Formats: sequence, structure tokens, C-alpha cells
Amino acid sequence: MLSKRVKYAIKTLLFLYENGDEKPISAKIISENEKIPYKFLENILRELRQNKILKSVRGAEGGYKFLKDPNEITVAEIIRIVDGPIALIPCVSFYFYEKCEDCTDEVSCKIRKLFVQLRNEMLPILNKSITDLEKL
Amino acid sequence: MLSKRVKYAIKTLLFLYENGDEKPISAKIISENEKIPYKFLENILRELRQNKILKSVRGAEGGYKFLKDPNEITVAEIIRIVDGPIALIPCVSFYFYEKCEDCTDEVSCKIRKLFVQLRNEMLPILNKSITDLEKL
DNA sequence: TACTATTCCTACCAAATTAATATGATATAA
DNA sequence: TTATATCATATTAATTTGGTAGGAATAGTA
Repeated sequence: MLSKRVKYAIKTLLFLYENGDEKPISAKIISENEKIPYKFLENILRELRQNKILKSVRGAEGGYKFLKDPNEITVAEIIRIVDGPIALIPCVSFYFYEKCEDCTDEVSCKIRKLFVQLRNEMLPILNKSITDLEKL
Repeated sequence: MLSKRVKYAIKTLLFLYENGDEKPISAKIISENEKIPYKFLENILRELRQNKILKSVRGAEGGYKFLKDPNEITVAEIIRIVDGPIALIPCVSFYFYEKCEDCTDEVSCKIRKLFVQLRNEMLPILNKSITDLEKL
């Protein structure tokens, strides 16, 4: 299952997209509209900024806007930043690969084969962008 | 990500399938062959028995064999028994549905739509049986 | 009968993760 | 100078995960 962080992150990005980004939108506004605990949201926003998804404007009238083009921000990318791997087992992950301790032959592993297939089916769906989401 | 429990459970079922089921196979044998901590495996085996996947034979020479036909045991089913929902968010789960607390309109929710699609892509893969796995 | 190999059951425990909160420093528009 | 923000680090509480402990019950075999 996805963490609440990821869900909050996606909701935040959709909110920013829907509410234009001429002027930055503050964490307070996002928190109130999307019912995300304020301080928790701050952490998520920081993570998104550090990963160059958003940029921030400090001080009064400050807030957040897109740094990266929302057409280019995919759900998969957000999940990877906030939660980690998309794949259901580490030995089939591209970005977070880990060998199974007990595994003797990765190539012949039946379980692995299944989860490679699964990941390959999942990725095209999750590679949709924030703007694609809006059109669903 | 999947828990170790699920991975152990699938490995256990594959092991039982590969090693015939004329005579029951003990937890000890499975534990040693598949490198699963013995006591932890006992818990998993109990869960599989209680869910009518396996049956057990008590006493000396006892062990476990299939109750359900391995052709009919799907990976999805095992995940549901051991870990819970397949879907990545509860509001799109068939077997473990939960409403999002904050959600005002489930039908129009963009995030939900994406994860419905995702679940629909995942299910056919995970509905493969233990015997299908063997053929991969 | 006694012995041994096994399942079965309840409870417990430790580490990790998740979801959040607390506190306060820093920046900036008005 | 004040109000409104972000920024940063640390702390906490709840839940989940992965595993262990101890022993009761069952059944085959000598």
C-alpha cells in the first residue's frame, strides 16, 4: 500500500496545478484545502523541493510553485521520491535494486519472473504525469 | 512492497508443489530448504491452513500438504491472506475496501481513477496460480 | 508404555516504519 | 517592526514487521 505521504504529495501537486502558479501557494492554504496536517505537509513540501519538483518563495506572501513542468512530473517519480520502489520486491526494482539474501539464482527465480512482469505492467500506468491525471 | 511473510508463503507453496504431496512435508524440511526461520514459518503455515490452502497431519511423520488444488491457488489469493490488499490504496480494493476519510467524491477523484486502472492491470498477473508460476 | 517427532496455540518482544508534532531559526513583503 | 512564511532538526506515538519463547496436544514407533 502507498503511504499517506505519497497520497498527500499527489494531492498537493494536483492542487498546485489546479490553482495556477502565477503566485506561490502557501502550505497553510494547501493544508486547509486538502485536509493535510500542516506540519506533516511542510515535511512533504520540503522533500518535493529538495528533489526539484517544487520551488519555494520564503517570507510573507511566500509559498510553493512548480520548478519542474507538471507535464513532466510522473506519479511514479513522486512515489519513488516519497516512498521508494514501485516494484513489489527489491530484486526487480530499477531504482532501488537489492539482491535477496537467500536467492541462489536470480535469473531462474520463479517468483522474480512474476514480479518483473508485474512491474512492467505497472510502470506505464504510473508514468502518467500530473497533467494526465487531471484529464482522467 | 511485499512482506517477507508473503515471499516465504509463496516459496513454501512452490516447494510443496515441486516435492510432490504423497506424504506430508514437515515445517522443519521446508525451513531448512527454503531458509525460512522455523518458528516464523510455523506461523505462516498455520495461516495457510486456517485459510484452507493447506492441510496438516499432526504427530510424528506429520507435516503439510495441499488442501486446495495448486492449480487453483493464485498469488493474489496468497497476498490477500498474508498481507492484505493488492490495490495500492484502500478505496480501490475489492476485498479490503475502506473509504478515504478526507474524500468528498470518490467517483470524481483523480487519484482513485489512476489506482483503479493500476489495480486492473495488476490483477491478471497476480491471478496466476502456483502451477502457472512453475511454468514461467 | 515411553519416546520422539511433529503440529498447534498464545503470547511476547525488538526493530523498523509511518504519521505526525514541537520548537525555533530565518527570510521577506508591507 | 510586524506578520507571514519557509526551513531545519529533533522528538514522539502508533503501527507494522519479523521473529522468538514456551509449552500443550497428537500420533507413529519401539
